[in-house]
Amino acid sequence: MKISEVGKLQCSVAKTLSVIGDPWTLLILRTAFLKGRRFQDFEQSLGLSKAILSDRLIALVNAAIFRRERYQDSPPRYEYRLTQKGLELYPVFVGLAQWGDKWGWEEDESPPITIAHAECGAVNALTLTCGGCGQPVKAQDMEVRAL
Amino acid sequence: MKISEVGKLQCSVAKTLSVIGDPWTLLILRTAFLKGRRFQDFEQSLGLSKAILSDRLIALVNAAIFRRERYQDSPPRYEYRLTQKGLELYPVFVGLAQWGDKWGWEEDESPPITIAHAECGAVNALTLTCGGCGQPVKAQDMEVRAL
DNA sequence: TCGTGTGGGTTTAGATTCTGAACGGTGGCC
DNA sequence: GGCCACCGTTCAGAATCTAAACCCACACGA
Repeated sequence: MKISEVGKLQCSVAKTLSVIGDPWTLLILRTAFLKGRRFQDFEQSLGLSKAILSDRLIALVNAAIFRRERYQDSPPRYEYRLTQKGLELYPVFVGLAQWGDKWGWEEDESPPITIAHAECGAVNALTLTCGGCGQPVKAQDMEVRAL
Repeated sequence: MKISEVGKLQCSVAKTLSVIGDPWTLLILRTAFLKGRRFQDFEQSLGLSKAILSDRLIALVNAAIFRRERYQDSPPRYEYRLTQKGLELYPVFVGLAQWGDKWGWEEDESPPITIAHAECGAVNALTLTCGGCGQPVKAQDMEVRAL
């Protein structure tokens, strides 16, 4: 099977990855969650080639994860903004960021991102919890009931 | 910049993706969280080529996300099990699965995975919450304080 | 009016990676 | 001895990625 065909698998994770599984796509979304909106924002923060960036932005717009919005008329210029569908990828972004915070850095480095809850001010305090009982959850606490 | 060099970016998300950002790697982890452990489990559930699978498993063992463990002596056979470091990718897996549940399926299909909390039995009820105030959190509620 | 800069791309060719199919190797079982 | 299971490796052709060059519309300044 080719990587471009994983969407055919009967699996929600595979469905998601068939849309945003490409590494550059994931990094573009990272920049979007960090408030990047314009072609140049993505290009500069990631250092990827324009051809790839262009290609991925089009794909993300087609997937309705980004909305292409005009921000100036002459010359016409557009920016790429997350739609509701795109914003709902936030937990994935948080998951990637937190794991990187913990495991991605050498001894002498320190992670640069801080994410604060606007409402209460808590910093880097996001956890995955069970909506049933309110307890924080780890992989070992969960049972999977289908493949 | 090449995709293989994204680990150099000063960003936790990029650090994570430099280790597990490849789409097949992410799918291999999916199978691992769904209790897949052996070469064949991964090969059959994903349909990827043996060459890629072999390559990615080695990389994941080198990254200490999998541990290669002997489960039979003759002939010697090994299985790949998530380490603590690997298990802590669970929130990423949940994020991908939940987004796919919501956005990945056509009208006439229905998502197959159910994840239950062993302790209280709640099904597919995982949410990202703020450890400070205990409220569920969306992208719009959060402020980023560095790039 | 000309030269320069900005933002957002497209094109191209060479390097890299993926893919599927074939092959290998150890050992069990009949 | 012959066949199968499991876990890989090797290879050549196909598909992608990458960097650099180019393009275009418009603004601005001299």
